[in-house]
Amino acid sequence: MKNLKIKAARAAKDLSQDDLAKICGVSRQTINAIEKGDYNPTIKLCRAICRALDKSLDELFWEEDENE
Amino acid sequence: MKNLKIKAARAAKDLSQDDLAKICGVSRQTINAIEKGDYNPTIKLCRAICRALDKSLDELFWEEDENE
DNA sequence: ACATAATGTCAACTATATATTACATAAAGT
DNA sequence: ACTTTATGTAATATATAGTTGACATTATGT
Repeated sequence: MKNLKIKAARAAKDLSQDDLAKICGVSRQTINAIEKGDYNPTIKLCRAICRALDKSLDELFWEEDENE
Repeated sequence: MKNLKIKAARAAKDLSQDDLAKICGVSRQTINAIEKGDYNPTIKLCRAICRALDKSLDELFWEEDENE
């Protein structure tokens, strides 16, 4: 499922996918894939994204239903 | 760095590493390695651990300082 | 002392997160 | 219309998360 929470938080900081990628030290494609929702980042990268966007893990990465 | 928070939450539920591993659908060695602290699980596994232990991502997996 | 359960750890394997390069399209500015 | 920036999406390659099997050690129980 798409992660719109990241997209929104990124928009709130006026950062492009590429900006966020550079701050987190990963490639733009990785950020794109995470927002697109078809994968499963490591906790370390999740923390980096949270720090960059001033959000908590629960705010950006919790999901009530693990499937679909 | 060691993750004592998981160890404590697991103890509070009286679960062995093996019990937790089975609930989360991973191997005992994976749980052991995460508690030992020398690696970087995926967010999906983190959520599974949180559900099993009734804790939030922030409670079990946030870290103030990413290094050491 | 013995048995059993829980943990630590290693080696070899498989699955998948992430990188790199590249190209196509969409949005926004001029 | 043109240019630039942002995004979507492949293909191939590499690093590392997670598995499996095995053995040693440390509790805990009797």
